[in-house]
Amino acid sequence: MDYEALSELLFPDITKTPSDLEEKYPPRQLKENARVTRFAPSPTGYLHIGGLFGALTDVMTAKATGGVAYLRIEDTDKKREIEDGVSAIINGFDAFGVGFDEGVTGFGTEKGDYGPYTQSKRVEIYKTVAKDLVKKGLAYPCFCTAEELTEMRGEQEKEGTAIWGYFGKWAKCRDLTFDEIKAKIDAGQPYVLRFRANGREDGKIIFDDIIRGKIEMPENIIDEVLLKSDGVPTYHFAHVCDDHFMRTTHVIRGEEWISSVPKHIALFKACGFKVPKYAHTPQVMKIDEEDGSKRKLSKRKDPEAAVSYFVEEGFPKESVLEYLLTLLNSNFEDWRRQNPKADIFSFPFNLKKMSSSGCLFDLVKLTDVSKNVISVMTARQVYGYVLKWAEKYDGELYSLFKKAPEYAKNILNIDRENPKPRKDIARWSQVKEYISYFYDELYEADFSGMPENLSKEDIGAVLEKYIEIYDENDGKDEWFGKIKEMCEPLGFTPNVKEYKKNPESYKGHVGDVSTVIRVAVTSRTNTPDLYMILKLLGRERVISRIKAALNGIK
RNA sequence: GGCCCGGUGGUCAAGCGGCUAAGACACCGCCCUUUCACGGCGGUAACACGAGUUCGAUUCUCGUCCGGGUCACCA
Repeated sequence: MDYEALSELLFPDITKTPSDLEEKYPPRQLKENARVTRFAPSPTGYLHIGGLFGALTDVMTAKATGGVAYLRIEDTDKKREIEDGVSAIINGFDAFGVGFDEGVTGFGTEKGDYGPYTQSKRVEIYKTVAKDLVKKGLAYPCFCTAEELTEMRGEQEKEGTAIWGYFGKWAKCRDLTFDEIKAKIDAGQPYVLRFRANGREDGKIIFDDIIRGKIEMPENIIDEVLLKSDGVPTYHFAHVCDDHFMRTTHVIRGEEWISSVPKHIALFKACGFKVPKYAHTPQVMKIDEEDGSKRKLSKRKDPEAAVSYFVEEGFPKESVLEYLLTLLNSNFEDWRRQNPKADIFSFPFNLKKMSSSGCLFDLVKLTDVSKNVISVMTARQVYGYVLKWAEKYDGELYSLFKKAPEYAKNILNIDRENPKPRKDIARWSQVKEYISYFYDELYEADFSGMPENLSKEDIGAVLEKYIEIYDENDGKDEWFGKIKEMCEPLGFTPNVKEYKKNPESYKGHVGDVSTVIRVAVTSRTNTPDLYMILKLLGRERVISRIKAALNGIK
């Protein structure tokens, strides 16, 4: 067989050679251990949490080694592609502040010297490599139809062969003569280009996965499709060409790819390319509500898998990133305690410390992480975030916050910006409920939380007395001192311990008095510092709410 | 079914032949306290199972079981 002639017959328009590409995409000039990673999604839907997880692994790896992380779009399957796929991915990353050093930056835009970074724009590159492979006798056209392939699989199943696929005696087109090929092509028969696998059927291949260690697999004997009949490459072939010419050093991808590594290594070798290092990451799982089993998060079944869920719920991006990092490297939390203010991207991330088993996405833990993240923000920062979130997701809250910024900031500042800040808020969507009693527009009077051990008369007496002594200019100690003073005349004790000793001697203790005032003013039994709340509400509203409560309990 | 990956408390996980088997979240209790939170202290709770190697296995080997993945002109 004259492979040279075959390559010309198949690719008459390709004039470049792989060495031209080597020249165009030279090895990167990076320091010794710098790693080049990539995140390579296909635009088939929204970005989900597993994608963020993977991308974060890529950029953390690059950052930690002074390398490069780039974003490549794998749009070789037109059938599955959705219209705004690329934007969905880019916007998703933007929302979380995950940035790449190079690659696709938006719909039709990109940066970097190793592009194009969109596979559909790299067809000439694939064909150049493919032509070379044909020339070397390592690839051949296959004219089998979908029906023939289905039939082949059927027969293999019947025969019970250990391996399924296009190989050995099943590979009908493997040894077609030049004339046969030419005749079919002249007749306009569609074909794919297949790899001429050279693995031994009982051969083994061992490769070193950074996360999992040595993995032994059977050698690849399948004549995998390289170029589909429309001339577009399959994932496998695109992976090899792109990661070589984009000079990726570390291919980090989901564990579902482990089983095709032998195929990829065989292809790298056939092309004469250096095989990159592989790191197969565990998958993010969840418990299935229906049968209680652990399974991979699915785009279709799990709305919380979409990254947009976290945006809509108002989880700060830092929270999600921090949580993901605790999953990625379990020493992250220790590091965070050591470096409470450090930028997340300065964490010395280590691929080798990644766990190899799939982990469950834990919303409860995320909530805790998020409360901590938010607790150390200033009131100004919180205000800014809430405003931005509310602008899109809660018009009412937005206008309230927008109208009186100082008031809002003061509310958010209660028990904040001190060494032991409150940790009430985990997501912005909770804020409205949290602060509702500060706004008449949101406030709904409800005095059902009044202490059950007190009669209406007792409650009334406390409130009436409080109106009398209330002075909005009191300092905190003064204010609380007055509350204590009003206890005894009304039959309460200012001393809680004393009350616990002799509960029969009193109607209640200061706590009950405070609770009455608290419920009257906020309609809640639990709130942050009451003094600050009264202060912020202002005399007029305090008095009118207490009067309303007085009426309400009758 | 073949091949591959994984299996330490409810969750995330340290551990790399000898430990009372860390820590975080969750849960429970106590303390602090005008409520709630915060904080502090303490507690419940784990090496899937069976062989083997070894003086000694969570750790190494094999088998079983259980999860997961993969076997496309999808990625």
